[in-house]
Amino acid sequence: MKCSCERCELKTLFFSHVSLYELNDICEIKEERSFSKGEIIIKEGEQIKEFLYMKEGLVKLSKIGSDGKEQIISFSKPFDFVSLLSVFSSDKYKYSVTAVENSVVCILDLEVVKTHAKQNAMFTMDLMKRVSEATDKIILENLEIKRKNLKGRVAHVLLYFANYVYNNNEFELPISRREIAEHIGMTTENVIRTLSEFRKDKIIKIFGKDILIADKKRLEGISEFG
Amino acid sequence: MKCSCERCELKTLFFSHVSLYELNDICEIKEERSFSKGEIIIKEGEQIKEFLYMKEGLVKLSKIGSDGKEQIISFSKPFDFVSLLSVFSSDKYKYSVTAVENSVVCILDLEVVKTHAKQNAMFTMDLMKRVSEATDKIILENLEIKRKNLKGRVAHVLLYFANYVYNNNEFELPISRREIAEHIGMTTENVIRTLSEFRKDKIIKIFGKDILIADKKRLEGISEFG
DNA sequence: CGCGGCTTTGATGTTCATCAAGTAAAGTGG
DNA sequence: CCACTTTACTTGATGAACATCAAAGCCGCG
Repeated sequence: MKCSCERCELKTLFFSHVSLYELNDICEIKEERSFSKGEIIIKEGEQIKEFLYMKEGLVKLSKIGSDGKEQIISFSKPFDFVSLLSVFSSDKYKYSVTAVENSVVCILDLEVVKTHAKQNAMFTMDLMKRVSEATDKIILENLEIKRKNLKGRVAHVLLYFANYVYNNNEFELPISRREIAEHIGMTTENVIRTLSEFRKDKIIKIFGKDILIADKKRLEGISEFG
Repeated sequence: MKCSCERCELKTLFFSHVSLYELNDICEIKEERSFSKGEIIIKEGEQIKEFLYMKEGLVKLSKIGSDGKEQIISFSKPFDFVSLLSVFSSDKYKYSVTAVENSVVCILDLEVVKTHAKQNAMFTMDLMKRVSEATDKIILENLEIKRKNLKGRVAHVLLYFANYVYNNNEFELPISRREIAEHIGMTTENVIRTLSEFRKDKIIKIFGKDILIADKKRLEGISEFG
C-alpha cells in the first residue's frame, strides 16, 4: 500500500532528501484538514505540537499588539511555508495564521518530524532553506512598505495581489479594507479614501471586493513613489 | 595541538553537537577579523563565500532601498547571529552588516560548514534554531516599532539600548541621530526634536552621544503609547 | 583653516488620524 | 423570511502629527 504523500506535488519541497521508508513513516500519521475563509489555523501563544504546511489557499500571518490591535505581518501562499516560522525557535507559536481564502493544510506530528530532522541532515537543510526564504520574504516586504507613504503602500498591496498572488490585473480582494490597513499600518478610512482616489483617477476599477487594475504603469509609479 | 575554538565561549552555540574531530576540521580554516566602528562587514549583493559569526561588538543590519536611502533593519549583538540571515536561502547577501562598535568576527569557509551541515543533522538543527531566533527577533521588533508613533518609537529605541544592549540606564549611543531615524522610519529632525523634548521634560539627560535615562517609568509609558 | 557631515531649532505646509454620520452588506434570531 | 443587530464601507470636516525647507552652530579631519 503506497502512501499518498508520494504523489503530493509538495513532496519535493520538503522531502526530496527523505527516503521512501521515512516518507511512509511520516505519511502514515499525516492528516489533511480544510479551513474556510476566516477560520483560524494557528493561534499565537498556543503550544506547538504539530508541523503543518499549506497545500492550497491563502492565509494571513498576524499578531495582536499589547494595545489589542491586530497587525498583519504578511500573506502567504502554499509555497511560502509561513507556518514553519516558530517551529524551530520556540515551543509556542508567536503569530497567528488565519485563512483568508479556503485553504487546505497538511498536518504532521511535530515530534515525528523532529526525530527525522535529527537523523537526516539533508532533510533539515531543506527545511532551513524553506524557513529562511519565508522569513527573508517577510522582512523584505515589510521594509518595502515601511519606506512608502500611504498611497504608495496601498498601490504596493494592490500590485502584490495582482502580480504575486493572482497573476492577474483583475482579482477579488480576499481581505477587507481594515485588513489592508492593519497590514500597511494606516487607518481603514485612509485606505478607503486612497482606493476611491485611485478609482476617480481611473487607475483602478472597483466593484465591491473586485478590483481591476486599469493603469498599471501609473500604479507602479505611485508604488515607487507617491 | 588543540584548536582554540574548543575554548571559545560561543562554541556551544553552534558546535555543541559537533565532534572534536569535526571541530578541528572547521577550526583549522577559521580566521578571526576585527572591524572598527563604521566598517562594512558584509555588503548586500555580494556573493556569499564565507560563514561568519560575531564574537564581540555591535552591528547594524541594513539595506539600501530603490530610492537610494538606507533603512536599518536591526541591531545585533554576538548572540543574535544576524550574519547568518541569507546564508541558507540565497547565494548572495540580501542585507549589509556594518560595525557600529568595534567588532570581532570569526570567519569560516561556507563550503566547509555546509559540508558538515549536510552530514551532521544535529548541527544543522542547532543552526536552524539560531537562524529562526534571529529572524523572529527582527520581525517582532519591527512590528513593535510599526505600531508606535514618533515619540513611542524614539522611546523604544532608547529602552532597547538601555535594556537589551547595555543593561544600563546610562550609555553612549553607538549610532547617529540619522541612523535612529533610518531605523524607525522617521526624519532625522524629528528624532532630534523628540530627544530634545525628552530632555526638557527631564526624562533623559543628553551629553552629545551620552544618554542617561532619568525617568524610566515615564519613558516606558511613552514607548507603550504616546 | 575651511570643508563636510552631524546636530539643533524654527517656520511652514502636507499627510495622516480622529471624529462624526450615513449607507450598504452580511450575519442572527424569532 | 423578515426585522434586527452587527460589521464593512464610504465621505466629509477638523486638528494633530510629521516632513520639508531653511539657517546656523558644532565638531573632526585633511
